[in-house]
Amino acid sequence: MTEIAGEQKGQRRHARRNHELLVAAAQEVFSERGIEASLEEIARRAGVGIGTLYRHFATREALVEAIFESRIGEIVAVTEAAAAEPDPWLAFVGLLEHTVELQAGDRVLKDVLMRYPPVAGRLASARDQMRQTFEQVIERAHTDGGLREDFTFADLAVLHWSFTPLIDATAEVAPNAWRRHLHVFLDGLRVQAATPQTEPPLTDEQLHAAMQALRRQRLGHAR
Amino acid sequence: MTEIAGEQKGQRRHARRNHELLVAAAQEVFSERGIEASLEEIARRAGVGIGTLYRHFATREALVEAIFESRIGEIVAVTEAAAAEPDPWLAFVGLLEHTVELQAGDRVLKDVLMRYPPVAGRLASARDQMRQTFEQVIERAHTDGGLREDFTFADLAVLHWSFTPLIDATAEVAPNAWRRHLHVFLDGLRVQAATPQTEPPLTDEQLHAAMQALRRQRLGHAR
DNA sequence: CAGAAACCGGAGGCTTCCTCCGCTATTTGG
DNA sequence: CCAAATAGCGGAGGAAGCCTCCGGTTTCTG
Repeated sequence: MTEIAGEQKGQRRHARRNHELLVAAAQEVFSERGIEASLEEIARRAGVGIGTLYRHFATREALVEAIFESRIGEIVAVTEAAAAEPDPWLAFVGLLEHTVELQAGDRVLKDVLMRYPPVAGRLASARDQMRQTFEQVIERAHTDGGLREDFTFADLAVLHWSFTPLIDATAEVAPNAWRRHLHVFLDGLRVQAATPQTEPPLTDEQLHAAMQALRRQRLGHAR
Repeated sequence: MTEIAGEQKGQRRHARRNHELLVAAAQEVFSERGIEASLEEIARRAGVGIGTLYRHFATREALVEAIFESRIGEIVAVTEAAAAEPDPWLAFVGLLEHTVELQAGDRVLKDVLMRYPPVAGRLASARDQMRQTFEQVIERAHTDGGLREDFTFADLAVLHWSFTPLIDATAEVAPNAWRRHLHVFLDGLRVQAATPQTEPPLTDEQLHAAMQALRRQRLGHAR
């Protein structure tokens, strides 16, 4: 709602404003109706025509990306805060808890994160930063925190995915149910508990492909 | 495709046939296009009009239920076979492995199971039978198999849900990735690994509500 | 102030959902 | 064996959403 100093030249001020109105409306409507809400309703809510929405965001994904972009700061902040914990194991646990908390506490953020494994170019730096944080925490927990050795970054991603249905199912009834699930998983992640794995972790390529498959699947499957 | 002795009186033979054609077509189309496939295509594939489909199955859910019904035998068979293993821990592990295998190996079955927590009346006996099997296996694993004490039937349901995104994401790339996830979880399920839980398991009511929420969410959210 | 560039908005073609109702096919009673 | 009755069929059509296209408007620029 606040005015922004025109960073863009030309007559784009009004367009910028519409862009923001649309992201705000999308955030609102997605939060009420879920990520599959009607784009026409978003346009309506933003007070612009459907054509305008489509010029600003060619696809629903682009809109999701914009929301992601508008909120990436929060996510990065949470991960860095967790990483600041001095005890390696507690840092690891805290990182998981806080990131899942983020997912569990905000429907839009959950859907956005689920659907937007940021592969894009512009947001690559934020993504890389997050990945680095994650990997540092894992590394520390490996060498000095009692985390089982075979746990990798890819496992972390997979773990995050696994909470989605649980969160969806219990959001209204037992909003902390995911903590129980996480607790058991964490018990399995300690070196003392580890038994030899046969299935290897996902490679980076596999992880990437899996993310794309997820994104394809969650809505918009066959276009 | 085979003829069936008319169990129903009246002129319903043709209708019965259409019913079966529709279930078969639905199975086929769902398997190709996913559970959200167009109902019109199913009708087309079955060689009937869309009106006929809707008379036989008032909603997409009804169709899913019919598929579930047509395949419940397999599921029960798998669970009972796993339960037959004499070693309590191995029975428990086997039960999990085989049921998740079932989900991972068949797209339709996965979607149907995910979306159809059988609350219905007609299928109640099959469901109860399965639940009994599950609970027996858990019970045995508790007393004599080294399963952590705080693990309940509801946890098992939750665990099953958690695999869905993982399976969806990796089906094409690393179809056994779920085994790795399960392995870690199992490591966390042994008494030796268990640390005190704070979050209680879902009660039966909560579980029931969670199932309903899941079903509502996965497609068809706001009607 | 006029021309041009940027931007807006919604009509319209397409798809899918689901309902409604006139029509056909199968039974059954006479 | 015929005809009325009844079960069942199928698709037209309204509603809603997706996305494209293009005439009209706004804001700049010279």
